Amino acid sequence: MSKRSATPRNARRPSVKDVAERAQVSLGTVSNVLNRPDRVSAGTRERVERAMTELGFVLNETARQLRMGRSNTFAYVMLDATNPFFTDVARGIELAAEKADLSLFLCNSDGRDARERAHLEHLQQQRVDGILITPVDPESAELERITLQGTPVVIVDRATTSGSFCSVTVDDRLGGRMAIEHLVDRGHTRVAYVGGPVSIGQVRERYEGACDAWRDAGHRDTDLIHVQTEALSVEEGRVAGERLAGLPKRARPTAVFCANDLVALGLLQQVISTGQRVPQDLAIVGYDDIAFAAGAAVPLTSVRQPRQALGRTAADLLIDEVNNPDHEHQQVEFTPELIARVSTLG
Amino acid sequence: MSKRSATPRNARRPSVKDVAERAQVSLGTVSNVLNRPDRVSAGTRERVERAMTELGFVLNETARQLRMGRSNTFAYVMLDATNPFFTDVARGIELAAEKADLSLFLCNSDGRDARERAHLEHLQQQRVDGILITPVDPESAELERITLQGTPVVIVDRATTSGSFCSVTVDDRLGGRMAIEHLVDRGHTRVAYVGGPVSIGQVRERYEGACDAWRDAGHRDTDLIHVQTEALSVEEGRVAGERLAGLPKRARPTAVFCANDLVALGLLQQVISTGQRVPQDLAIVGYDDIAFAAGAAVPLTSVRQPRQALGRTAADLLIDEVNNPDHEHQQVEFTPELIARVSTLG
DNA sequence: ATCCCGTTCTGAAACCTTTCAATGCAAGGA
DNA sequence: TCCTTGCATTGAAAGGTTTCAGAACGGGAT
Repeated sequence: MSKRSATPRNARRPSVKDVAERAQVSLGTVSNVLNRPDRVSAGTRERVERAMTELGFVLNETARQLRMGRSNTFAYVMLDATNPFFTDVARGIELAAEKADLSLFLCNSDGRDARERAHLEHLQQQRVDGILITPVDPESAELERITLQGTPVVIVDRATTSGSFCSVTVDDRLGGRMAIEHLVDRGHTRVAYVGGPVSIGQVRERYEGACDAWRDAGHRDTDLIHVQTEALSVEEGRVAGERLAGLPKRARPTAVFCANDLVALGLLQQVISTGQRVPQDLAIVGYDDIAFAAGAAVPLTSVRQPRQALGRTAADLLIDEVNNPDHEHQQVEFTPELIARVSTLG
Repeated sequence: MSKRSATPRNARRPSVKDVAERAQVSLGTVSNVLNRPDRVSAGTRERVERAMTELGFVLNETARQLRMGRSNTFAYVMLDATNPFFTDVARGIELAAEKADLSLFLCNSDGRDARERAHLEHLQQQRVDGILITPVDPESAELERITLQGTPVVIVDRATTSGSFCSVTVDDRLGGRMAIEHLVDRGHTRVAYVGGPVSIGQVRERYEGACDAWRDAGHRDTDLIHVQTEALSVEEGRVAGERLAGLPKRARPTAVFCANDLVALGLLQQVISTGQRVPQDLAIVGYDDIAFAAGAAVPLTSVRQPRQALGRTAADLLIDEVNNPDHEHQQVEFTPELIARVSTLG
């Protein structure tokens, strides 16, 4: 640990006024140099620019926004910044925003309602031009209120019954169906669904799709074991693994469909650590096909979602909503794809 | 795809002035209700608050900032938002910021210089109170300029020779040494270091630490094979694996130390896919100990860094720099820890 | 009745930028 | 010489908030 002196805090920052003074021109001219350089003669422009660098002028964006009423900034409120699925979605948004010359702020609600509310409040006060969000609760009145108050919102990866937003989703019900159909095809007859809490729309939808396929295969709904988790995390996957191991042998499933890859990876670790073989003793299907699924202890079969496209599309919808006066809200739905790997193929 | 009508864009948003008018009080009183409610009589306060909700008043933070000259907002410019190491660091920062009642914006430079510059420029213009950053190039004059112009900067996970910032690092040289010492202890005599580009400080430091340990073990520097990668990603890890496989059998290393876990995981996948056994045919050590390291095809030995503590400490330093008039810059260095798993233990 | 004090409320100034109507100026045409 | 035209520049107003010196008011003490 070494110590040094602190950054200067005293000096007021130079404003356009200071620049104008130094360059011997008026405020308006400085502003013109900044925003319409073509309207300024070469000589004065050069003089003004010199003054700017000499003073170390940094435009005060908050003042500009105040005057202009828009910020050219979007924000994406992520549900869980440590889940690679969402960072990939964020990347899609980022690229679209960059192309449109917009700044993007990422916020992390960390799955907590209170944190999400705080972020939304702050973003609205910051007057961002629009908000993309994967909400904790898509039906929250909060979101509706925000659009009513004039900040457009696009829902990412969540369905919503409200007509106040654009939304971009993947057909989770279909994804759930694909996972179970795959397991049924492989001959499994004792199958579990691992995921929770059911307050998460995805968890419900994937479960329903799973049930659909399960019934279509001639089974009874109630035969599909549902192991609830507290969250969709690696840790919860491990816990679920222990729960399964606790079942009497003949009630134990031969295959498991997990609500996402984090849960599947946790489950996989727990299962392997107890000496069971995957898929011989237990087949596992995950969801999302994050980059680490293919590199897992046993490469994971997973339902892939078009993550970047999801983000890009959401951003494009928001851009349209902001710029296009006769924008109409759209609900875009993508289709998932099953990627079969060793964890079910053996 | 269904369509609906757009969000209202026309209506000007209500300002304190509108609230004042409606509540039959002056501007100042509304401001007092907002900022010093105790100085306002219960009756008027209630009246003003009612007016606010009736009008759907949302405070204009940009105007407030303009007036106050501070924003109560930090930003963290991440080097790679898809690398779990950085999202964990971000989480540490987030928690510290939340505790101090500060908003945090995350930006992703994606390892690109241009994107980083754009973000920094924008943040500075936004007048954030401080910037945390894992820079593409810690020696960049850009960073120095920003502090000179009055925005404090804290460097996260990168060393810097400049005395203008606080910084928080982990002893990478020691980490590199630990990795190689571990491999030497396990009896390996043909070892490779995989990582690049060398323009990344980490890549260099870990390599140097590795060389130190290698020499101490009685080997010649030049015997430590250095396989360069273009980036620290899973994909580049795979490529490196192919390169190694291309070596003549007797020149091939029996153990590899990778500059981070993403590279190690990519390498691991490639190696396994060609039918080699880990660690019998090739032992692998990673770096960072991200959550997915333990759950890899072969659980990965890795050098763990205190990720959240890194972020938390960085945020605390920045908070001190912003609030404490006689703040002094500090360089905090954490110590890494080797976590041995199957990928080297067999 | 007068004075003083504390509480509550007021309104103008300041923060920094953009915009726009108006001004100044030089060159070209009549 | 006088007008016109077009370009370069100016300066005040506006945008929404906070601050602060001071006004208004009510009540208690004298």
